[in-house]
Amino acid sequence: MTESVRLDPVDLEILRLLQNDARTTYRDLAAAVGLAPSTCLDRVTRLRRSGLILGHELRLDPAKLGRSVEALLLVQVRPHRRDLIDPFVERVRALPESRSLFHLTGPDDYLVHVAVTGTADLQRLVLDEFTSRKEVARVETRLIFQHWSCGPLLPPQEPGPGPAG
Amino acid sequence: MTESVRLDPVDLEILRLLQNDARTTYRDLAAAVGLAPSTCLDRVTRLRRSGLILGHELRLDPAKLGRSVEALLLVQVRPHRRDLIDPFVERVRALPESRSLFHLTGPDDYLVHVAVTGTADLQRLVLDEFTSRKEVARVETRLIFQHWSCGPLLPPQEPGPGPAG
DNA sequence: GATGAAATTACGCCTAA
DNA sequence: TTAGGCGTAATTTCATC
Repeated sequence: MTESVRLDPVDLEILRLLQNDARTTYRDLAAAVGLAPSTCLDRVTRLRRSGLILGHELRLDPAKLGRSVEALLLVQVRPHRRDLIDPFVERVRALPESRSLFHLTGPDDYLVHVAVTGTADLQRLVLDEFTSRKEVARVETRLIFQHWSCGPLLPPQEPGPGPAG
Repeated sequence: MTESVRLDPVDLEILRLLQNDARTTYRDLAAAVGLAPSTCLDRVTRLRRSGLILGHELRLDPAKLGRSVEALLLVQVRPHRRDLIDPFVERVRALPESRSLFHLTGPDDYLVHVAVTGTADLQRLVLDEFTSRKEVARVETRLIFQHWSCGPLLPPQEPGPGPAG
């Protein structure tokens, strides 16, 4: 399940292109990597079957949906036991404001990325959905000024395994 | 640019379906919402032109790429001036370990989501790419136990605008 | 690679408000 | 008059051989 997938330079280039635009056609992939479209399809199908490609997702602009304020909530859930945290996780995931949820080490147990209509809506969310719960010991709210995605995710740079076999 | 887009119930259902699987065909969308495939194409094209749909992205499993440890880094950049933070942002975005970057309010200026091969790699990243920089005043590292995506992003529930015009 | 099947896309017409 | 929906046909993409 956590096994690494073997990838050659062509696979890496395909992954790079698809991370840049997941709708790149096999025809365009083929032109870029110098193979036939059908071969590119085979490659992508293999990457999909291997579990490396988990799926395709739509990237939306929350502001265009009327959710122009985004924030991160750092949440302590105490006591930190399964019978409390499992329902907490499911409740948070089901909130229409939630975008993403992390379970973390450190003083804060969870980090929740939320998108709301404004600061009043954020206050309501924090008070009514978090601090009002008795298992929520503390919430720290941080507004998001800006959010960037980063370059494509690729395997770590091999430092060169050396010539000996 | 930050204007909200007008959406009817059919648009919302299409957005919901596409967020569930961005590769849903127009034929399947059409069957689900009770319209013709060409009409669904028109709808999606409109959503795309409006800027609400920003793009399609590939969701990968970092562990399958050999990056089986993920962490969040809370970073203070001081002094917090454009001539220091702009290059910082670009450098962080270009790191092969970076997945996502936030500029925040609060005691920590930035939050960086990274994927590394292991804890040794994480230590190297923190020491060589962050704390070694003189503009980086502090880094706090939190391991990610688990990461969930949440339900589809939709407009806020209208509380009902009332019957009066 | 090639080929049939399927999906995508653009366009013109039609209906209803 | 205009916005939205439909159907069709040309093109492109998919999946199997």
